[in-house]
Amino acid sequence: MPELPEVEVVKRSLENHIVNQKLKKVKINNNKLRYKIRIDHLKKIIGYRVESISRRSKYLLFNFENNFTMLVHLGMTGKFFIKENNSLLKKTSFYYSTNSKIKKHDHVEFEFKRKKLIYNDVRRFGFIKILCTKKLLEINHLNILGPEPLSDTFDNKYFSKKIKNNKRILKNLLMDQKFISGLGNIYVNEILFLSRINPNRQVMQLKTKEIKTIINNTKIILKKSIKFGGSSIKNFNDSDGSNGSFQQNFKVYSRSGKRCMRSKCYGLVRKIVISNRSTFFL
DNA sequence: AGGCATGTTACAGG
DNA sequence: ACCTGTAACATGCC
Repeated sequence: MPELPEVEVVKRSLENHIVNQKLKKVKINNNKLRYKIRIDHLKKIIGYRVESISRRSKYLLFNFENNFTMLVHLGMTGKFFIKENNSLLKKTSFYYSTNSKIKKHDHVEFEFKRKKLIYNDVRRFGFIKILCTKKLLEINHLNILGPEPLSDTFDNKYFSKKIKNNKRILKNLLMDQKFISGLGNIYVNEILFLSRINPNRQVMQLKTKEIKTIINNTKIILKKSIKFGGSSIKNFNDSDGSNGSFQQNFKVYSRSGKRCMRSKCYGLVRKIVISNRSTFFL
């Protein structure tokens, strides 16, 4: 599920459940993720409270009171579930549910006083690492990231400076986490369609007005998606959690061959491949 | 059966 | 050093 809006939604929903809660125990059912979870590192956070949860790009950071942080990337299919100990089941977002059955790809269970946090990951591209909070930003995953698209740093000045003498095409630039962090294939497609700019455009040749349009639309789409609870594109039939619904707002992603959704436009959406990723436009 | 999938990373080659 | 395409990772869906 996870591009920036989805990760932000997960972050907000998990905050309600586990901030200020003490982690009592961790059970690893299956340690085969992108990286193996280091048990010796895990021990550093057991017995301590989660002080806050933050997000950087598509990464989740669980900051513990003793200055250790659990860094999580959801990969393609990582999800969190909350299992309540009592019978009060709260409906929340689709990224976790209160369904209590242990499922096939439940890799890790974090036990808190009243609830369990379960990490489930079908394709195992996600990972969990424990790090010193102070050294966090220096590590390889985070130190290469470009600015947050919703921050003021991502502005016309930054964009213009970066594309000087740059021979790349627009879609690849926006997909590059070093340039701007948190966008993925779905949102880049949507942003460019809304902006009416061809993904194959050479970035060097973008006009100032077009750059402004891209930046504005990036912020608009990400904010709107967060408001809608993110996008859930493979139906996630997990009964009691509600789904994100931004996928109903997709204007171009996965619509190849279908009618353009702009009013008075009768063209058909085309699909091409750019750097191994499906790209939709017309 | 084969193609495709929201992500990241390593590698080879230009 | 930078960039690109390709493949790899693992599983499930159509």
